[in-house]
This record gives sequence, structure tokens and C-alpha cells, in this order.
Amino acid sequence: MLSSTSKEYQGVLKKIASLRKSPQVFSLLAETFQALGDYSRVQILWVLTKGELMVGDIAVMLSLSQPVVSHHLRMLRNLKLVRARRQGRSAYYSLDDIHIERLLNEGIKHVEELI
Amino acid sequence: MLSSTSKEYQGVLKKIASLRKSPQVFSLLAETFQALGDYSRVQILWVLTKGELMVGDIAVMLSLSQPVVSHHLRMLRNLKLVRARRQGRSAYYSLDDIHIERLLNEGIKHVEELI
DNA sequence: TCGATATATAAACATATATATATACGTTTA
DNA sequence: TAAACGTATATATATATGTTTATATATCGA
Repeated sequence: MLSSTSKEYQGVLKKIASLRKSPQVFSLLAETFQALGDYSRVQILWVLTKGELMVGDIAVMLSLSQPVVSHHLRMLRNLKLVRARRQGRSAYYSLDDIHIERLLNEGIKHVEELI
Repeated sequence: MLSSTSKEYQGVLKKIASLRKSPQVFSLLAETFQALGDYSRVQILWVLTKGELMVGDIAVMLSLSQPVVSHHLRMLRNLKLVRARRQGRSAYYSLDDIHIERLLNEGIKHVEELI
């Protein structure tokens, strides 16, 4: 049994920690969860699980200002959580891939057990 | 494409509005994702997917100070993302429920598609 | 072209947050 | 009991972040 203060032990622990996932993955993962971790954005994503929506409609539905919605959508777009489709002067947003809805649903399951 | 003034479109908005969750759910959901949205905490949760660990070992594994790890664990504990088991002067932490690992895995799937 | 509409961007402000440092608390052991 | 050990907490501070306000860009209709 290695002493918990020995260099060998610390080396083993660090090696275990670095197994399988690169710092880039953790960094992007943290950014992604952080993007999900805002009251306005989580609502925006939730209404988008029901289908494609225009910026202005999201703003009305959630009682948010248009610049706020646009700002948040840009952040979500940069992280590939939503995608935009332009038609005329409108921009239609939708969830980018299936993982996003799964993340929301899994999160909702967790929090609904807390209430 | 539906016109934003058509009866059909208004019906869609109404339907989506009726699917809104309570503010409490969104609030807790945002808090939960925010807790996941930090480089240190996402690493802490990741190493905990390998099994129960002591505070000090997590600190060594991730090259973090002990107070930082303890601080993050308290936040994760408050949101029921991890649970603690005390044995003597040690505190063993583990993931609280199955949703947490699923959230991490779903998030990892998403970000690994970005790289 | 002019005005109206829809969205995007920028600067400023107030608030929130992660970390470092120091210290306190509780348990085991000499 | 005292010292050692593992963990928790408190405070300070620098940085990050969400919202507001104002303005810019782009498209459509008159």
C-alpha cells in the first residue's frame, strides 16, 4: 500500500485523473454546461424543444427584451447548442442536435426529484 | 412556413406556452447546470464517476487546493449532485444519483462532436 | 427612396463568482 | 491532553457575466 503522501501515490492519482479525457473536453464541457446554466437561456432552450422559433416570438413568450434573446442565442449558437436559419428579415432558431434535448430532459428529471 | 399572424401560428405559440414548466423547475435547472459549468467542478464530478473519493485525494489528483475542492463539493452537495459519507476524519464523496453521470456522458458526447 | 420591421452588436453598469489565504472545527493518535 | 491530520469555513479580491440602453445592419413594402 502506497503512502498517501508519497510521490508515487500522487503520481498514480494524477494519472488516473487524466485518463481518457483531454483538458479540451473538460473545458468545452464546462463551457457547455455554463451556457445551459442561466435562467433565461434554459427557458429559451426549453421552448425550442417544441420546435423552431423566431427571435421576436421567443422574446414575447418569455417576456425578455429582444437584445437579450439575441445575445443569448448568439452564445448558444457559438457552442453549437442551437442553429439559425435566416428567411428574409427573420431568423429561425432550433436546437442543434439531439444531445441538447436529452441534456435538458435529464436535468429536469434530476431537479424534479428535488421538489 | 406559417405566417406570424395566422391563426395556426398563434395556436402553436399558445400550445408552447402551455407546456411551460414552473419557474422553480427552471430556476433549479439553471442552478444545476451552472454547478456543472466550471472546469474544476466538471473534473471533480468526472473523477467521481470512477468511484468514491476523499477530499484530499481529489485535490491531489486534480492539482487543486484542498479548500477549493471542499468549497466546490459543498456547492455540489447543496444541489444534490454529490453526497458525502464521513468516516473518522475523512469525508468520502460520490455522485448522488444516476442522472448526474448521464448528464456528464451526454455532455461529453456533444462536445466530442465539436472537436 | 423612405419608413417600418426584425435582428444583431456595443458600451456601461451592477451583480455574481472562483480562487487564495488564513483560520476554525472535529477526529485520531501519541 | 496535546499534537497531528483531514476537512470546512470566512473574508478579500480580481475577474466574469447578465441586463439595460443605444445604435447598427438588413430586408420588405409603399
